[in-house]
Amino acid sequence: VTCSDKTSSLTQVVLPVRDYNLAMTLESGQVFRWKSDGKAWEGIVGRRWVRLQTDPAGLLAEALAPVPDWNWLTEYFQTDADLPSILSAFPADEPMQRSLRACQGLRLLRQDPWECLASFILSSSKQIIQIQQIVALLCQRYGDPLPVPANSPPAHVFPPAERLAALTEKELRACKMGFRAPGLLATSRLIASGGVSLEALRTQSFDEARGNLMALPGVGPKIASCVLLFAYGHPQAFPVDVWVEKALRQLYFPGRRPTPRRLARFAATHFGAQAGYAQQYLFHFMRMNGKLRSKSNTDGIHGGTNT
DNA sequence: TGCCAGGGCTGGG
DNA sequence: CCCAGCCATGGC
Repeated sequence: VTCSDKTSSLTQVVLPVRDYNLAMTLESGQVFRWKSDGKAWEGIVGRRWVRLQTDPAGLLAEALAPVPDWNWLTEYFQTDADLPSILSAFPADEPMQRSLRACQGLRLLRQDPWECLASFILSSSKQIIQIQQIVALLCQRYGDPLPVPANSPPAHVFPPAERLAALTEKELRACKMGFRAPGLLATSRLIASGGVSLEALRTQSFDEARGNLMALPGVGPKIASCVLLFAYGHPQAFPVDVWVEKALRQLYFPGRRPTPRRLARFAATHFGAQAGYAQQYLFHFMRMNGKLRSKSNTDGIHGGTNT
């Protein structure tokens, strides 16, 4: 049941920030629920509907009144992060600088741990567009409806672990998630039963939290790294998927055959204190380039920015 | 029409 | 440590 309360009005705020590219940020595969109408972006943060667009002074945000404070939004969008300082920690090599130029204004969000974890369990060996579809289906079927402004499409919370834990594997598979269903179900039940606390991970060290995440069914090194980076804010987390591996091989070891061991050691040592941030720039740069190449078939990764 | 996708798990060299 | 095969589903 969507909220039809005619008295709930929109309230606005400007979050002051520079160099914030919403499209870069929300389309870079760190989050799967935001939609754009070409001008503004609509999404759900926690249990609130919110709409944002860029403004000369920063990000113009709208939500349904009353909004006692906007801390939940500045936390999610990390508008207080010092981007120039973060970027200055990137290595000065050529591939990194090229990624920087291609992805100006790309930021890392600070997401809810459960939504992030569950989404990335669903991400394995899936294209981003398909992850978006699966997550949308899951929320539409099993997430509580939320109040939205008039003329906005219905919105739902991301279903909490307790809700998913009560489902059957068959019901999850009906959301098109295929072989990922048992992992999501088992992890939901571990968390719903209190056997694992995602809140407790907030105060744990990187290694400790990483170990606890990887103990969950369906969570290996890559997905654990994503959650550590996107939800817990560990800047050293360095997720390596097929795109980042391609980036490392093509951009840093052209014509050579680095072993997985060698690649892992390089990734762990080369990118510095903000390795995770750097990884997101590489990832998005590679994907943009892949799309470009399939569209125009003229501008490969070596074209365009040089000369 | 096949190839491949923000992988994890298992079993074999 | 390394590798292959398997697991659904569907975009391009």
